[in-house]
Amino acid sequence: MLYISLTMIKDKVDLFIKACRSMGLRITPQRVAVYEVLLSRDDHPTAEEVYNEVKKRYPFVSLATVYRTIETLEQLNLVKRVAYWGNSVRYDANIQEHHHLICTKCGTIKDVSFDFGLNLPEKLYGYKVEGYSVHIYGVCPACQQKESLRSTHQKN
Amino acid sequence: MLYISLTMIKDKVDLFIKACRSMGLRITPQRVAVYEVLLSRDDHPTAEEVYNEVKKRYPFVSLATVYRTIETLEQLNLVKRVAYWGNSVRYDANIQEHHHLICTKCGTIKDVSFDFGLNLPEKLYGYKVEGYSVHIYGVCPACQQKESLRSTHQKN
DNA sequence: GTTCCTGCAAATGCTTTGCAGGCAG
DNA sequence: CTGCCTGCAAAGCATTTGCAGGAAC
Repeated sequence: MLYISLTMIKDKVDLFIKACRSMGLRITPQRVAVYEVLLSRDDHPTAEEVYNEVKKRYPFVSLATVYRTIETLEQLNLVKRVAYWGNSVRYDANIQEHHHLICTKCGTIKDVSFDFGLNLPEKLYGYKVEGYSVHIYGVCPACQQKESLRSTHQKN
Repeated sequence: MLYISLTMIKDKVDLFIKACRSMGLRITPQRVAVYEVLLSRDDHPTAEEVYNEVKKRYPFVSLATVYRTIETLEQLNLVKRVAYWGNSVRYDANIQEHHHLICTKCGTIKDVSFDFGLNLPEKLYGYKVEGYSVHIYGVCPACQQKESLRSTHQKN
């Protein structure tokens, strides 16, 4: 499921291309494909997941290129690393400040764009504050349903 | 710096020992030492950092034991894996609801016990809300110093 | 044509696992 | 004593890096 329209993806890709030009970076099909995959998903894929998606269009792409492209995108501030629980780093092309709704049963993460209006100081315990993200823990609709079924049937 | 008193650490270790007994787990000096190190720190050490600390008292301890002990502590719900930023998983023996100050350069995580007083609805996008944690991103004092040094010397 | 980027493969770093001996109970 | 736990070493993954050829400009 796309969380932004194809037109918006195209616009963002155009901005990426402009950013590359202005930085003297080359615009390669692999770079565009990696960014498009990241833009088209709101489920915070791992590098490997992006790789599998890109491979559908460019079967000879290498995982190393995906990692290198993501690093470039991070430096251009077009992609952010998402703090996460698990073994792999996850990435997010949604650059606007937003928050995460995490299911404590199945681990699914959903974006929340609500503004909590937190007033953070510029400095906190000596840290130079850059931004924040609220992680809300809860049970997703699917898991709630599973729970109620389970209690009805006395299973597990 | 200790964020809880020695008495509190002792109490928590006693609870851990009781939990081990009730589960049929053996109480070994290594296990106690790993838990004590985790209790005594609020900076969410990596397994390696715990290992280095434990090694001061038990020079022959192995990193594998530290990993296995942390896994045991997680299963006993005495230690939590925290959302991480860098390359290693970080652990936390503070089980109460609290927030995190994360360095985007080196991944260090500091506890913030400040109450942000967010009023979350009971339901959000169909999720049954249970709690939240604020992740504040920034640059820690050590990394700020490194950054200013680098710009002074025009390196990289 | 020049330089940067890519694919491949090897290296690195973090974490897990198999095994034989040792210690807690 | 018995069997779980430990230390060691090797294996298993995720990610990074070196290098030679190829593509972008």
